[in-house]
Amino acid sequence: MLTDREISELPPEAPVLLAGPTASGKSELALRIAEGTGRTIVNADALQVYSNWQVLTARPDSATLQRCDHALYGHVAPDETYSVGSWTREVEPLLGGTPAPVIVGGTGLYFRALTEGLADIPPVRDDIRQEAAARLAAGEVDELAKALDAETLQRIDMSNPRRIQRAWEVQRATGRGLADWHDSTPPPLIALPDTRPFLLEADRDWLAARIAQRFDAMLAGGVLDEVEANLADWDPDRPSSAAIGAPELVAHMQGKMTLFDAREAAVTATRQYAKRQRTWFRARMSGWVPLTVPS
RNA sequence: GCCCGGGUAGCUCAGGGGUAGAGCAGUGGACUGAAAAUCCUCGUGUCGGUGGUUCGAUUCCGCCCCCGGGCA
Repeated sequence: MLTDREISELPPEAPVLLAGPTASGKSELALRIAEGTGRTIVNADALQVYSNWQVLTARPDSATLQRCDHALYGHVAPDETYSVGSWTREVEPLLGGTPAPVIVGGTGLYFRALTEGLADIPPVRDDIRQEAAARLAAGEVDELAKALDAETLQRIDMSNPRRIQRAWEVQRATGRGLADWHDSTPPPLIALPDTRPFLLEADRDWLAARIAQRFDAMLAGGVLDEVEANLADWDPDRPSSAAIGAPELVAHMQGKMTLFDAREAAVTATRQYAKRQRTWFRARMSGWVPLTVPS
């Protein structure tokens, strides 16, 4: 773990990157760094951007927001579609200036886009996505695949419908293959060597226990009220509804699941998410400075 | 105490004279615009214990233990 001295010695002009699995203590560390150095905390978590979830996504509460500057938290409406592209465009103006921000989150894809670049593909219109989804639901996978170029076909995982859909959407919307777009990816907003990248590495069992404790704390902290407030216009298909625990607690509120089972399912889903995060970090963030927790 | 049902993978359970298999959990992995998403891979465990029948028992029989339910 970082000492106060190490924190004060971080070069002010270098953004601090802080990644790690869910519930590993990223936010607390980010707060320590920001409070000691006057940096702004910038969110790199795909779900903490949504305005309708604060307790459920463990987004900083109003008391915490008073302690230092925060950006990209809870600023997106629940029915809006957010993406790596949106995030990348929003962080760019926050990178300049001294002291540089501390960017914290668990979404590996966002960090990758930041430090390795993101293809400059224009947003796909909603009706195209809906057409793709409809055709996929109708079982027309092969039809969609036929519209793709050979190089793209070779690169995407053909057993993953989401990937096929994305490739098809890009082809359809831009008339250009996904592989081709990827090949002309512009340079990243910032290169890893120009940052101070830290990766929290949590003991598996320790983290599992923390995940369960955190969910219980959420229950005690009013998640059910938060879920209830979302019940009236609940739509499982929108991105904000993918927050772990949301479908489970909604099912409970609708009388389709006991609270015990909902808790169990949410905690399990969180553990599985943490595992996916570890896989990503292991494979792609070997150049980051590891911080072992608990220390 | 008697009568039924059951004790098989971490959990729920299927199977059946030639040492066993699914779902879930878990593991490893992939992933450039839904990423808290999406997708792929991996299944040996004294088949409750102990005697017996048998070439061979987890599977059949006896006894014992444990868990349900019923009758006293």
